[in-house]
Amino acid sequence: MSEASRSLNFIEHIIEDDLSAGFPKKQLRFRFPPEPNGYLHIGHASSICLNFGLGLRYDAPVNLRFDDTNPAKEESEYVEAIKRDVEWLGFQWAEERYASDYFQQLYDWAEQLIRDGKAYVDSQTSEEIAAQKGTPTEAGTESPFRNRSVSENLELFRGMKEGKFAQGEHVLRARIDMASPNMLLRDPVMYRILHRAHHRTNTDWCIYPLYDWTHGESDYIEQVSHSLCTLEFKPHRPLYDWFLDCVTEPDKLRPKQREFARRNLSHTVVSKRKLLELVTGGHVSGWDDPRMPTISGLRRRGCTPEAIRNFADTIGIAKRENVVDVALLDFHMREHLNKVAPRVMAVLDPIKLVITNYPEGQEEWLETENNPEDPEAGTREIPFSRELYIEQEDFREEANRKFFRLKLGGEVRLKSGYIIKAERAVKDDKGRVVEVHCTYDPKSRSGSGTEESMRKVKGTLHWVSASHAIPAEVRLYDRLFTDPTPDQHKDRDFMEFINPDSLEVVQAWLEPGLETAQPSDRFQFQRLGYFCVDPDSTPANLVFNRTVTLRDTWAKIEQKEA
RNA sequence: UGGCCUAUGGUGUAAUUGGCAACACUACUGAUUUUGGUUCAGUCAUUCUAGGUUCGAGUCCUAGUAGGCCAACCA
Repeated sequence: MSEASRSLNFIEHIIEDDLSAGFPKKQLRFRFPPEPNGYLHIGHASSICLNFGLGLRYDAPVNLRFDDTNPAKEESEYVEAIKRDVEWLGFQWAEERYASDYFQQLYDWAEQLIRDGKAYVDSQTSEEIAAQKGTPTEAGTESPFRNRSVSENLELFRGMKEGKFAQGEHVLRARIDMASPNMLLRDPVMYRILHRAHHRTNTDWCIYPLYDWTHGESDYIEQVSHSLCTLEFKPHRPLYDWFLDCVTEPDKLRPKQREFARRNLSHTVVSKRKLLELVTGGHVSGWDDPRMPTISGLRRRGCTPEAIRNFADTIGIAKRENVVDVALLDFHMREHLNKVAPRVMAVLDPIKLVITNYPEGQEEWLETENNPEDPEAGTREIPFSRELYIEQEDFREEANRKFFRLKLGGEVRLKSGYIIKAERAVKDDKGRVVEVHCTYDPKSRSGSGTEESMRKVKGTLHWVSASHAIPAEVRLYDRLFTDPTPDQHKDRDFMEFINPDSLEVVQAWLEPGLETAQPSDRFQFQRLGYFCVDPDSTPANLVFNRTVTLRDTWAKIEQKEA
């Protein structure tokens, strides 16, 4: 149990403190509260891992609760997408709940607040109400309707509910303090009239509660012990508590809200508006484009749930501003994929290699390991023949000592095959190398046990047999933005930093066994990176997405020399 | 002329509550390697600043500085 030795984050400290102060462990309960108005992204993943992780740690239930109080924005399509994403991440919620389940209870409580003189119907326009709100440094002014009688308020509020008024004609407001330094306490709106069908309650209601009035009360109804949200809700906490004071009974658990800093990822954006702009502007193919930081995008790219959970775990949770380097996410993808992804050979940018002393028409099947990290993964056979493809960049006519690959007169090992020596570069009219002719040492076959097969040569190349290889479309993805914090520049729009080379599509040659690869299958293309079969893929037209490259020490050496 | 929050290597998070600043990533060295992958070993900090309390301060006190959040009938 390495888990036990892990240091606690500040939320866990709070819970431990509550526990040692006598809070019964059995009453611990958490919730993940998305609004079903968009797709989940990597930032949500952190919150999901936090809440569900706490559930696992304390053996406590975690509800999935949709905060669906705004019928203008929410759709059941998003509910389904969110559920799929949470499940894919590997978490199970105790109960699926909706804030809309509580509309009647919320309404009844609202009438109670009116009777207690804690809420009133305001009949001003939203502009008037906004104008009276004041500013952070100036107190607001009270509404002329603030002192309506209980019976008048009740009658009006019931009228609102019964649909007697047009949208915007009245709102229900909490009666708190128009001079509070906390602007959220300046008589916040609790209900607005919205003549709109709701994805669950349809037209049952034409008044809808707002977030502040709904959230804490929903936590209370569900008896959530610790309601965790992001830092921008910190100023809402006094209101959360004020509303709770209005309804809580002494024998029931009173939820507490605590806030943590949302996680920011470098080289991307996560705001819904900006993500939407990328989609509608055609910069990506959709919400699940593999370059998107959405859960669905990461999934399509080939990222594993384990990688995301480990990532969330290592970045932890705290209260300060942060930008987590996307390199850490890459690390976790590689770390997990290294253990589970079968190795295969694929050539993305081919050049033909002809072994002049290998008999024409001959072929043989070479045994190769599926995953050196996993002995259980076994072996498979791959075809070898006179004409092969290797990567263009693995051959140079001449190169210095640091180039461990194929150069004229130099030797190299073909992975799981033979040692070859480059003899001649065949060029076209323009002087471009179109073929490399080489000779092989027939006694050097990998695993044959001969002295020649044991010889150490510095370089090992991946390859495919030209006549056996199958074609595939391979989509090479890079980060979407060239700047680490594209949306944190004061005078520059984040779109200025979009990476024009974030997608390159190539036609590659794969070892024939990949013919049967199915969407979402993941592989390591040896020496290149991890790749995942795209949902667009068909047996007749294979499509792979590059999830992440392998670490590339050679690229760094080259870069330094340039 | 406001309120609230936050400051620890390049990045993210720790620090047994006042006792040798730790872990991971990145970067850089080197070893191993039939993937320039993996693995292994190593290197990288005046804890925002200035004072103060103390035998001892990342932690406590005072004063600054910097950054973030708050004026939807959004969540």
